[in-house]
Amino acid sequence: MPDINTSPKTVGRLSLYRRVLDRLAVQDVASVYSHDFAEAVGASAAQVRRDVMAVGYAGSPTRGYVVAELAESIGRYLDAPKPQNVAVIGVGNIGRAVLSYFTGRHSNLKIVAAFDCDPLRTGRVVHGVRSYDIAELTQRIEELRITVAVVAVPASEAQAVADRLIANGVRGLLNFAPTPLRATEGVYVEDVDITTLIEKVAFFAR
Amino acid sequence: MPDINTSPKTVGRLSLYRRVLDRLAVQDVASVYSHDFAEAVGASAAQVRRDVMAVGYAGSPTRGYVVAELAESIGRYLDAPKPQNVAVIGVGNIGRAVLSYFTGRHSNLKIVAAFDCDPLRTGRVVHGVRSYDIAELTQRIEELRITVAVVAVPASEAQAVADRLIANGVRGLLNFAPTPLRATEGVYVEDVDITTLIEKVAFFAR
DNA sequence: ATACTGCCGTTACATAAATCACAGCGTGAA
DNA sequence: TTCACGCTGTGATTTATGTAACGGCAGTAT
Repeated sequence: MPDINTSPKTVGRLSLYRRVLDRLAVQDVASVYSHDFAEAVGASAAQVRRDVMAVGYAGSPTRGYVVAELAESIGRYLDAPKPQNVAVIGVGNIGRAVLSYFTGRHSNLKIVAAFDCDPLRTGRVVHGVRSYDIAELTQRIEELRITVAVVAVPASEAQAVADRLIANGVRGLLNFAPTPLRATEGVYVEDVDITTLIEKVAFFAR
Repeated sequence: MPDINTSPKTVGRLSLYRRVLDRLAVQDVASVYSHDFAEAVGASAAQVRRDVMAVGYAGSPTRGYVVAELAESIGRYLDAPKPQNVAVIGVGNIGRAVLSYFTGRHSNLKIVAAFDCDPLRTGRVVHGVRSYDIAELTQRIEELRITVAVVAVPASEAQAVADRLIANGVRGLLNFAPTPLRATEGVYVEDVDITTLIEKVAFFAR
């Protein structure tokens, strides 16, 4: 029961909550109050309670949230029933960073392929992920059942790549190219423009 | 006259607008209507007009916005009077990606130093930027007048690094570590958590 | 000269997101 | 057993953010 009514912001926070909960579990913390947990995740207590409400978990007034249970509830809520396969398009600096960041660390999301147009970067295994020539895109997407892609190619090629991905059934895009991507209805796109982010920070830094 | 009342979202869009305008200028486009420009930046026409209002530029009913003039107005609005110096902390995959992404491309923001604790990554020049040992942080920040920093270190060290940066006068942080940063009042922090972003995309991709 | 045609600037409205505030309840102490 | 405490869940409120609507005006054609 994935409520698609849930706002992207809430989903993002829940993802963070889960990781913080995992860290607490390692530290043998059995339960936390919304107040303390809010501190740990950098949000307000009310915000935490509201987000937790979305996943349908209920804490107790005396113990707060049971760490293991809440983590498990968030997982049931966020994760698809079957693991989702992810591709990284573009094995430049950012692509490699994503690969190294993510590989083997996640139970329900697996980066199963990387693609590039440069022969020097294909046919190899980068951070544990096989890298294919972009020409094989259509074939591999189907074969590997890829539904999510990380776009890390130059701006000039980003939209063309995105169009191909979408045409082949990819439903979610995380875009690092410095240009916003157009997508058809039903495809979720998250643009992460590093230049814009630095400029924003610089603006408010003065 | 930098209106700090401006919302971060507007500032982010203005940064994007400027880059798209520069692209249009290269293509010898003299002027654009809000409608067409909105299409190019992936926003609504009303949104564009509203954002442009914030920078104090006025278009004409007949020509729309004059590309060169609007770009210049946005620059005057976004850019500090003197160029701002930026440091990258952590020369791993993400740090290097930021360095290669940004170097030499921006007129008003200059990455003037990189830092790492690994001797193999320091004392060298990476993508045109000199890399120092983290021990030199305090000294170099003052010497190079650094006011903005990109944090690209492991989560376990991110907060400690941020505290040092802030203590030395850095006022804006772009954080790629998978943990939210706490900062004192007056310091602007933008968290970019790649894991969270991929999970969010994956969630809405199903 | 004058009426007409878009498009911009701006105000008013709608939606989304975060915060506040309080009722309800389980527990521990008296 | 009863009371008081403190935390959660949730409706109400406030605040941010985006969208719609409309007056006004520069230019053009008649």
